[in-house]
Amino acid sequence: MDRVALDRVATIRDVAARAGVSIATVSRVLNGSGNATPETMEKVRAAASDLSFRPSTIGRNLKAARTRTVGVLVPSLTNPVFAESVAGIQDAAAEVGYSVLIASTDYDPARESRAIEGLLSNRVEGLVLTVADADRSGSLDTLDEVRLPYVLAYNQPERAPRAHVSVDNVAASRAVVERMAALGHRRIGMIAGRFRQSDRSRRRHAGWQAALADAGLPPGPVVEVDFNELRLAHRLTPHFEGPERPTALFASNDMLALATIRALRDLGLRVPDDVSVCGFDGIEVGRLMAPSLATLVQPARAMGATAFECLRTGFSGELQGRAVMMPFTLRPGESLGAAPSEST
Amino acid sequence: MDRVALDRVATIRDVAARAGVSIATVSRVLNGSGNATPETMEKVRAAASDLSFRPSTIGRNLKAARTRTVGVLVPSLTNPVFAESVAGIQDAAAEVGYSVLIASTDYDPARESRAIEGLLSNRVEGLVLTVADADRSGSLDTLDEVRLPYVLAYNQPERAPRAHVSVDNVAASRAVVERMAALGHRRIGMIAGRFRQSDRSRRRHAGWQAALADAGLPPGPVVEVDFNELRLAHRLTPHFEGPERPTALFASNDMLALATIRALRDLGLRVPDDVSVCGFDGIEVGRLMAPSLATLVQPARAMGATAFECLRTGFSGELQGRAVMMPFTLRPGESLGAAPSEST
DNA sequence: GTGAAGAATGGAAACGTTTCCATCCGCCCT
DNA sequence: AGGGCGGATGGAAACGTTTCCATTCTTCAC
Repeated sequence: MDRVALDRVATIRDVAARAGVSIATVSRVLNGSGNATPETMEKVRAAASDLSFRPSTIGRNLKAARTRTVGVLVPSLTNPVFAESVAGIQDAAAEVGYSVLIASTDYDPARESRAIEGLLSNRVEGLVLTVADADRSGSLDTLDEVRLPYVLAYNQPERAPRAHVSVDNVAASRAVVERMAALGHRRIGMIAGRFRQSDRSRRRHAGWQAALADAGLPPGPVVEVDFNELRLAHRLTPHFEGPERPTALFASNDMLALATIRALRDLGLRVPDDVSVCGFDGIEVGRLMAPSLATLVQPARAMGATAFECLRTGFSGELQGRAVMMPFTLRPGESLGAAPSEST
Repeated sequence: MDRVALDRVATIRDVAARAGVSIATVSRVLNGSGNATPETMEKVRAAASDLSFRPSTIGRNLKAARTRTVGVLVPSLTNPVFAESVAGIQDAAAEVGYSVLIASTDYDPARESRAIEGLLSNRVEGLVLTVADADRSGSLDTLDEVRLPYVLAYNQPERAPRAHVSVDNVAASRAVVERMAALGHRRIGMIAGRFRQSDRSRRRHAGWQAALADAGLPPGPVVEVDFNELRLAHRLTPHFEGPERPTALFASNDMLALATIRALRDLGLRVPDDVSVCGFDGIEVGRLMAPSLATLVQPARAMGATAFECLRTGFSGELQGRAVMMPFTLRPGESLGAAPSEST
């Protein structure tokens, strides 16, 4: 019977006492560094197991002056595209024994900087993050100041030479518009997140514009909406009154695409018979709904994993300005069909 | 010009040196504990700001022997219902200055226990977690052993008296079936996660069964599927061949419901004209798709927040066996309509 | 003028690890 | 048989905080 029923977590000192050795020996045995007699190893392991000893990450990190932890900052975990990339980061991190500290901002700058402060205090060794606008972000400036390595995910800065992993948003958007044009659409509109607040939205808009110009088509209506605005009917109505209404809409992300389809149906328009819709992101639920969502697929999970990998390998080298372009694919879907015949 | 361009993170000692005071004073000033001359405070604050000093959480936690951190364990971040509850936990935690450490298991027991070990090593003060089966879970046994407080979310243990926050799954399922019966459905099937692996699935199945019995209806077909199985057509085919095919299907969660609708369409059946479908969870995308998804809504975000609150307030008291039942609502949707007339 | 009280501040210990260095011991080689 | 070598182990310092305790100094009452 154990006389000592100490009701606190066992420390290395407790293990050492029980095994009758020094803490140095315990540390060595448990970490497999240094040599030890088989009997010693046995004693130590038995003691550790008896006390269900779990080395404190805190003590370890303090001594080691490194945490083997990276921070992740995303606008929202409830947007599947971010959840997916976080999962990719976690996978890649776990593989090499790294932990992940996750923070979300809900698109709120105040929460963003608080989150960054928190991650910094936790001494993360680097960050993978997605910000609203990579060209003007106080958080990124902070990171530059303290020289903490970071890799942007999804963001594609236009001016600042910041390391990022993304798709070529302009080329990707062009692919969407070209596909629409090939299907006979001539009046192609865009539903986009606020340009002021999103470099992605700007890039995707640029691609849309360029593709239309190349195809000799006039730019259709552009509707800018806020992140959390999911009731879009009243925003679309004005553009669907005349005979010149668009036959296809390109949404700058999938959540927006879903909201758009919903709104079109509320307006009594059929998708894709009256209006086609294509999204951007490639979230999984898009495949499950009816009509299934046509979308430009970014490899979210792989992007997360790649971003982490860049961060890790770049820890020693120079991360500045490096960019990785991920491949994208256009996933066909029932929401994107041929232009209505009466309009050709 | 600063002569000292030390390229490492500033410590309290650096601040003390620069301000010309002791580290004790720095600590007191920055934490607002104890008294200090206005000039001293000014000097300290200036030095801290000059060096962009951020107190190390690691050092702080080690000394304080508490981390103000809770762990969260979910099967998957990419399932919106979990993402949503995690968001709720984060919100509630942030409000009282707690941090959140997130781990996901991907339904893999090995990953689960590794994740728990990790959280334990990080000295979380408690856990909010969702496991496959709360009645037989090695991870939970571990937590009981080390006496670390935890609250289950979504799980509703049948035997073990474990603290949990959930809806009354049986009553909720009954509500779904009763609604279906009221709409004239007589042959009501169920698509469920593996009973072996999920207490939720079992409870929901029990509610389905009980409601059918009460309504004097024969149990329709039950299809058990794996978590990540999203192609269901071949699983449904056998049950839709005879004239006795079900007119309504109750899916034990929303992802399953989406997959079911998809599969039905692949089989050439219309939803809801030929077959109605109702899910369970209340994920947001359900509202956006067409047909919109009828579903039993759990207040995911509030559940997360509540679970955290229980954990926090229970830290001192006794958590054992406490349960909080959250209110549920039945969200109507286009996927659930009246039974086809020819079948009445 | 003396003493006490209290404010301001500093010294030092402690938290749980890892790791450098020193010590001790047994063994092999000559 | 003696010297040296190397393996096993322990002591102690260090990481960055907070906080207890002690010290100094100011101020005020007698």
